[in-house]
Amino acid sequence: MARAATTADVFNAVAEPRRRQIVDLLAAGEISVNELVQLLGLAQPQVSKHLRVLREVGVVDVRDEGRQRLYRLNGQALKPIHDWVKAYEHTWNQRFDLIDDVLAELKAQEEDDANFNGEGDHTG
Amino acid sequence: MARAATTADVFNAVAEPRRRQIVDLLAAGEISVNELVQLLGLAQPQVSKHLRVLREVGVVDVRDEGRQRLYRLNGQALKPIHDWVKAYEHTWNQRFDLIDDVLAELKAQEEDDANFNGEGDHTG
DNA sequence: TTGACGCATTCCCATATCGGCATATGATTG
DNA sequence: CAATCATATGCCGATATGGGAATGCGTCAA
Repeated sequence: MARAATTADVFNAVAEPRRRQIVDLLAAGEISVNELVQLLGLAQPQVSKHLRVLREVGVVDVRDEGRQRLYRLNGQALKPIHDWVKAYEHTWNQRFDLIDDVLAELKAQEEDDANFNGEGDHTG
Repeated sequence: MARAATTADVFNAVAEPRRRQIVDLLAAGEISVNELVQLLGLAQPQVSKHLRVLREVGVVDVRDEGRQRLYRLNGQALKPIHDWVKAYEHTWNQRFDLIDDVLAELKAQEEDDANFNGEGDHTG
């Protein structure tokens, strides 16, 4: 068996840098193929091919406008990627450590409250 | 030119479902190759190959323990993926719509201020 | 030392890629 | 209708893939 098709899922579709670039460009709004060709500096057929891949996985939608085709981003299709990496965000994001601290402090306060309703510890 | 190597970057490395599965399994802690073979139900050589790819892009680290090799996750290597998709989180997360509203409101206020400050030209 | 174990590497093969190029399709204009 | 513009598709070649099977190699046990 060979490598999975680029259209197999969003992960494969977006593994290609050019396609991520297209997504980034479409973030600004609807763009025609020709405009993308200009912006990317690629040949028109390659752009159309990349767009086809993105279409097949639902990352972009098309709309016919005369003889142009306006592509637009459908960010929702990227959600599976975000859902997956989000689980590993804590490994580089210090904020999660702070959340841990806050939670620990809250828990300690609860225990204090349970024992004695007195002065609150506010040290860091 | 063919498709970019799986070791070209994290995006390509993680496009393979098996490798994401390995990452998910390693989230629990260090695991030996044999354990991964059991958990994945794959042949040992394929697992070693997948691990090699993940190693080359820095997603996993290895440690020798006798005749075993213990793999561990290095979540930081996944950050580029998160950084990229994060920009599109607002398309499915309602919370960001609220932020959008606030930003739009702020922008409207700024424009009001600009007009008030004496921008003579009035387009529209 | 011999053998068994744990893992990595190598070879083979069917497959799908991406880019270049030519061409087909569809809409607009003359 | 013919010509042109905007886009999509088809074919080509070079390349790397992922799984299967065999093998290499270091480590531990007898």
